[in-house]
Amino acid sequence: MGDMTETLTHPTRSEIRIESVLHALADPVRLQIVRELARIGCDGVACGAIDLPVTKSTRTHHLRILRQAGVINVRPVGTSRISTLRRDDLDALFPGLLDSILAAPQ
Amino acid sequence: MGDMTETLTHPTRSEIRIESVLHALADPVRLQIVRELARIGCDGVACGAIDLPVTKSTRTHHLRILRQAGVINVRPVGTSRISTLRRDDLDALFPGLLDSILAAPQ
DNA sequence: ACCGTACTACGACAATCGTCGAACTACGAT
DNA sequence: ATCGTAGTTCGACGATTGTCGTAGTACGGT
Repeated sequence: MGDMTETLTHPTRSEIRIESVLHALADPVRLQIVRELARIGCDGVACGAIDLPVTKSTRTHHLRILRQAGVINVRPVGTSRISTLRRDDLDALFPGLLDSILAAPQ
Repeated sequence: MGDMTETLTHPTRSEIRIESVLHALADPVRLQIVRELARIGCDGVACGAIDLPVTKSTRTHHLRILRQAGVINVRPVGTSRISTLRRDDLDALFPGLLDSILAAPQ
C-alpha cells in the first residue's frame, strides 16, 4: 500500500518521550491494540487482523499515534502493514512500564 | 474550604482502573503534579504550594482528575487541602508503573 | 490490463479537554 | 463581625480528539 505523504516515520529510541507514550496508551482502543500485539509477540500482525470496534480509517489513526509515540513498529509487507510492539525500546527506556500495564486487569 | 456538592470522593483500591490512571497521567501539568508529590513524599502538600503554569481553577480541575482516578489522596486541613500520592495503592495494583514513570527523563 | 484486497488521506462532525475569569464558600485570625 | 487566605463551582471559550464515510493509492493475482 503506500505511505503517500507520510513516509512511515518512527522515532528513534532516544526520541521516545514518556509523555507521548502515556498519551498513546491512554485510549481504550489503543490499549486494546497494544494488549493484542503483546499477546501475539514478535511476529506482529496486520492492522486489519486485530478485531476492533472501529472502522478502518479510525484504525489507521490509532496506529499512527502509537507509531509516532514509539510504542509500535510498522513495516509494509505486500499490501499489508505488520505492526509489532517496540518492547525492547520501551523496556530499555521505561523498565517496568509496559509490564505493569499489560499485567493490569482487563 | 468546602467540598460543596462533591464530597471529596476517592476510589477504593479495587476501584482504581489502569485506564483512568493512564488518562490522568497523560497530561503534562498532571504529570508535573505527580512528580512534585513524589518528591515531597508522605507529608503531602497544599494544592497552591506547587507552582504550576495554570490558574487556581485549572489546578482544582487537574487535582480532581488525579483524585478521581485514584492517583492522589486529598484531605482537608484548615483552609487547605493536602494532596499525597497514593503510592502504596498504585504499587500494589500496578507494580512498577509509577516507578518507571517517575524514573523517566523530564 | 483488470480486479480485489489492504490500507491511507481528507474532510466533517460531535464530544471531550484544558484553560480562564468571576462569583462563591469555608475556615482562621484579628 | 470582618477580613484575608485557600480552594471550589460555574459557565464559557478555543483546541484537540475520536469517529465516520468517501475517495484515493499501492500491491498481488488472474
